Amino acid sequence: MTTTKTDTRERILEAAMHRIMHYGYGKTTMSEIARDCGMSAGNIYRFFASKIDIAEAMARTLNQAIYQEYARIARSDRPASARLYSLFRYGMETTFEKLDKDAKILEVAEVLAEERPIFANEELAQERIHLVKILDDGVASGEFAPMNDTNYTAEMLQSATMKFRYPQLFSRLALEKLRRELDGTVAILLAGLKCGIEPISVNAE
Amino acid sequence: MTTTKTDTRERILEAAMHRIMHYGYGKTTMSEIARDCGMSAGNIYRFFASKIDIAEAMARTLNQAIYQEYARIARSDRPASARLYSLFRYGMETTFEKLDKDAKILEVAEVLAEERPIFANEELAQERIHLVKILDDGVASGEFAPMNDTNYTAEMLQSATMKFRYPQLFSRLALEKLRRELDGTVAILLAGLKCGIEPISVNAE
DNA sequence: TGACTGAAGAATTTATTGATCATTCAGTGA
DNA sequence: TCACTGAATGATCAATAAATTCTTCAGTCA
Repeated sequence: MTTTKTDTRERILEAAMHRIMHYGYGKTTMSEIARDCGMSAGNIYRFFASKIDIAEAMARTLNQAIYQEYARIARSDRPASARLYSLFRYGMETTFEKLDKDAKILEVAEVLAEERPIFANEELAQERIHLVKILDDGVASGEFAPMNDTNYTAEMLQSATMKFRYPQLFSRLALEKLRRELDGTVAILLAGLKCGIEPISVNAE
Repeated sequence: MTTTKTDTRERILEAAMHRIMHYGYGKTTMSEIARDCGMSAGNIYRFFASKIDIAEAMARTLNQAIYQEYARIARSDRPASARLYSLFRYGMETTFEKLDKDAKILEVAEVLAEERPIFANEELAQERIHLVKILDDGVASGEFAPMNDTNYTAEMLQSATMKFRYPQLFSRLALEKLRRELDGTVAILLAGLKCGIEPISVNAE
């Protein structure tokens, strides 16, 4: 036999992605996906534990391209600051476009955020790998001031750019305005990285 | 006659706030508020254009105390960086507590965010007044590097601290984690302000 | 005249029911 | 044994009607 278990899983995922992108997550039923694959709905559960797991797998697939581009940016030989900016910029632009082009993907993002809150953390962790590389490079080359823990700094950069990560989920700004704000925000962050961060030491009062 | 139109409006608002804080926005009806004031529901409309306007007035009232504290912090004679941090920290802590203590206020915040998106902008503009004062002071005293437009910079600071503004709306982090992230984020921003921000000049590629 | 009422209409919410759907699993056939 | 089916089940959703609630306004009272 030539079709393996992984093949079948792929076929199901592909059929599901087609349907979900066309009709949306809510309007796509398990038996429809099964019918497209010439199998029964019950059989899907031998490959995916639940419907939301299919959505998660779908998001993972779509993210692959983004992560590859992140890696490309992080590996480039431009200055660390330019790479950092490019990474945030690229992330914002692509997710904005994607969510803007078809509302179906926005729906998947919303369902996932609601039912799989941990998934967003994984995405952040993935992005952070590349941020850390850029920060390490920047420190090594003297472009950034030395810092204790680049992973911690990367986390803070992610906090500060939260607004631009799922643009349509957190605000209703147009892409123009978002670009302006991202530029201004990253400018401050880069300045901070260049001349060295002192920990807060304020008795809040 | 001793009761003026403003008095009546106050009475309505007070009655509404009592009910809303106890039963929530959705479970509070106009006729209940009216009954508490010894008047008919219709009469409320001579003082508030709609139910959501009452919620807005309520939020405005609750914000007064926060704005006063913002002003106090901005006016204090501590270093600008300490004031900046205190302002963000205070804002996060109080809204977190408020939303955490009773879910009724969270409901009001959600309804308002949905039906009066402009209101959030007003809140930001109000906060920005104090941020601008702190930035101006900091530049004047040499603590911060000179900058073109303190109002623009204040906007960018607000973008970067978005995550901490309505903690429960944007994330599900515990106060502990939020504090840690706020501290780290503000540390970078302050470093950037101190040594001067260069505008982004990167062909994104 | 100006503050207010209360009935009426429009809009929204809630309750209820029927249908659909996700998920499970005993059983089939190769 | 293994891939799969299809009926059963409980959960969720859609549709409809009933009830409640928001909002308006002609008219009352002081």
